[in-house]
Amino acid sequence: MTASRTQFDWRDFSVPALPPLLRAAMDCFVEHGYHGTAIRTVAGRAGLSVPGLYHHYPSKQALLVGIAESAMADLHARSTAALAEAGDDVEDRFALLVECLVLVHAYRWEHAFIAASEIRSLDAPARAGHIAARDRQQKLLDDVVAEGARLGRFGTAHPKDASRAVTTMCTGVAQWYRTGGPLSPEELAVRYVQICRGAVGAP
Amino acid sequence: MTASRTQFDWRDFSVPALPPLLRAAMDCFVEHGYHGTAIRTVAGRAGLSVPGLYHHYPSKQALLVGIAESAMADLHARSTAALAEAGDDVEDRFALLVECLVLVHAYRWEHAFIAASEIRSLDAPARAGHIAARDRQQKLLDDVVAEGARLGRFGTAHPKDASRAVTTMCTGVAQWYRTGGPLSPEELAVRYVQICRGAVGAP
Amino acid sequence: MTASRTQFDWRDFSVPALPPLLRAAMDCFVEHGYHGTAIRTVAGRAGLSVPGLYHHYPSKQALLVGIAESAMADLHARSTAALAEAGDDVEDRFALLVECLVLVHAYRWEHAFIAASEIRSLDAPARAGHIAARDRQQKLLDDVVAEGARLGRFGTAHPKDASRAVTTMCTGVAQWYRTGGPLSPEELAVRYVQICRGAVGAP
Amino acid sequence: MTASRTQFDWRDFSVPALPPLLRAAMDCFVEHGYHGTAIRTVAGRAGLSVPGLYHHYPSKQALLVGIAESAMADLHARSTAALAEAGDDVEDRFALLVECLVLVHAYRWEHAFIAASEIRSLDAPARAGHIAARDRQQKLLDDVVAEGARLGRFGTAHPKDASRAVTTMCTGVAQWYRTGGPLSPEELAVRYVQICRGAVGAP
DNA sequence: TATGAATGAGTCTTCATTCAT
DNA sequence: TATGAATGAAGACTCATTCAT
Repeated sequence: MTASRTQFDWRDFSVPALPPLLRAAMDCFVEHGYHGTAIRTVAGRAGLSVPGLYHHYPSKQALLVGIAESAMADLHARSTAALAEAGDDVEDRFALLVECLVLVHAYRWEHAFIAASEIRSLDAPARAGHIAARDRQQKLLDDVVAEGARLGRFGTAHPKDASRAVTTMCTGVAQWYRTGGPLSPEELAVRYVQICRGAVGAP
Repeated sequence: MTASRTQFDWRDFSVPALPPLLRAAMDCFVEHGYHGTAIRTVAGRAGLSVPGLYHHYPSKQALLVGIAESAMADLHARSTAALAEAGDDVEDRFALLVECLVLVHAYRWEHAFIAASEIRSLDAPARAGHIAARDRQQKLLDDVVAEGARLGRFGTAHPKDASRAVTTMCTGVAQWYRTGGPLSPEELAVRYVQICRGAVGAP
Repeated sequence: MTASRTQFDWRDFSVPALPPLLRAAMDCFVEHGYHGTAIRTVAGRAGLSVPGLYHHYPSKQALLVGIAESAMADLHARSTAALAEAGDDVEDRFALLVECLVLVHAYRWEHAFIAASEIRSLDAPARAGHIAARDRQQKLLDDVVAEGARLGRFGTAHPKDASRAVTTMCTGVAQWYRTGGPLSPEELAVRYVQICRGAVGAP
Repeated sequence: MTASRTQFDWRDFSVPALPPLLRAAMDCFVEHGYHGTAIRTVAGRAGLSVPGLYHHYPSKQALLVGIAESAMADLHARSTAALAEAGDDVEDRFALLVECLVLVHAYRWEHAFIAASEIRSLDAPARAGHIAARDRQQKLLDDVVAEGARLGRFGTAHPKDASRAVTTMCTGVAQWYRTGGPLSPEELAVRYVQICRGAVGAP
């Protein structure tokens, strides 16, 4: 299993994140929102007829659920892989987790945008699952910051707040970063590690 | 006129931010999104019939524009008032501006939520105006951080990135903070000033 | 009474045909049709508020009825005046009636346009009255042409058809004639008398 | 190709002029006018649901345009076929063209009624096309009458006016002629040829 | 699988009309 | 009289979804 774990590179975004149909749906949702998107538009963008689309997904809601779950699963898988690579040192764990968050939100900003703005459009059970996944994700960073504070490596007096601030800072990347700007996602990640270390009071 | 200027307290959120009809519309938009909200629902929540609503606002879009413009105007007015109170010291200016951002996004989180998630639902001219207002707002913080870096008061090597990180951190408050939690907006602001100072490398 | 009769000049179109409010309504109806016109538009064009309009006329339908009745009454009054002036000679009667029809439909083309295209928008009783008035009007010409045929002055073998053809020819003027063209209504009337004489087989 | 040309009989009105949906729309427009007709009514009369109708025509306007264009195209095709049959003699050309006009406006009076009363309801581009078609149609008769006058076969001093009078006379048939009356369209056409010959001063 | 055709429910918006002031 | 505000009913049109072929 070490093998299979090693083969998953959390810094690699060359693989397509979504099957074409979900990709088409995501693009539409990003552009016009879930309720502002007609299923006909999604079908057209994916090169399918409307009943052809329904052959693959049973409802419009299912498309949104598919996107949201995939986004959270990918983020979580990369985050745990980053932590695994980091080993035990708390500063390393913090740095690689921030790096991972920035990379994901720069490379996959559409996923994050949907996850942030269309949770309300998920029906009740899917929304519950999504929130659980989000909390689980938040806990990864909370634990690192809390340990850093406990060990005296991070100077922050309020590790929980600092952790949340770091999270919103990194997820916020999805709101403004677009590929083609002056900085690559990797360069941006380097700078954000620095900034986030400051936010938690790392030396 | 100095008098009237003095009377505007940027820390005071006791005045209602919106007329009742826009308030009703904003609540609906927050809950279901712009496209997910029926004008009938807005009218009902405002205690009006549908044509009664149209007597006051000519379209659903006008409601959204009204909310977005009011949100940006209020934020900008408070921000400039905070800077005016801060005087010339760059650390004071930074601190008060962050305090202002946090207070606004904690007290008026719905406005910020709409402004962040429904820009795409604004029609072209309104969207252009909104983006201009957002850039103008961002520049207030950019200038402060840039000056702090130039003076050597902030240690950050990348003031522009740090400034943007601080902004997203503060606007991100609107995504998770809700009144009734353990911290008051004012207490949260104190902690965020600390965190943000760290992010820009203030001592 | 001869006096009052003499004072009414059926060739005089300098007097306004309608009070301002009906005039405004007629302009709207001509432009967009009865159902295509909003009462608010009529009120605005007449310089009144909506309830102000309702103070003068109890309904939109009443405006249409007012226009239609006025149009038919004016046409009939002018037609009988023309016949009275013509005296007993059947060719004179024919000529002056055609002249009258052309003048009315050239000067008051809007009235005729409404009368022709919006009868269907009249409610049942008003429509019945309108049709009666139209038949009464048609009979004026029918009688003249029939007499001319009986006397052998008009060569037509089918006086009823010829009469109807002459009527539609003259009322058709309202569909294409507009003031400001190369011919004055009076000049046009001269030519139409010639043409219509040919149609009924006058020498 | 001569064959296919011969096979088009401009005197034959047994073929349905419009597909069922346009037919239903035309009936409604004739009865209540364009703005007075609800799309629901059209759909109901055609035996369709409202979205079913929209599956075939993209808008209410498209129905009107379809009717108007079909009417003008049919009239023009029949008119040119009539002229082709008439050959070179100007009196024959006049007679057959008048016959054609009367037949069309007696058999297809609804089309003509719509074309005359709802031009204003066409949107700008469709209206322009309609007016161009109408002018082209008018020119067919203008040319015949002008040539007759030039050759001295028609005595009229004002061929243009006479031509227009003849046109309105024939199109006017659509306003009053209804099948089931005492005269068949063909009988009426015979009489109108006579009347119209008189109008242009033919012997 | 894929699609043209269909639909019940719902969208935003406008209408003629009324009434308190 | 005049008006700002209000409304029930209806307008054109679109939606997510289904089904026969």
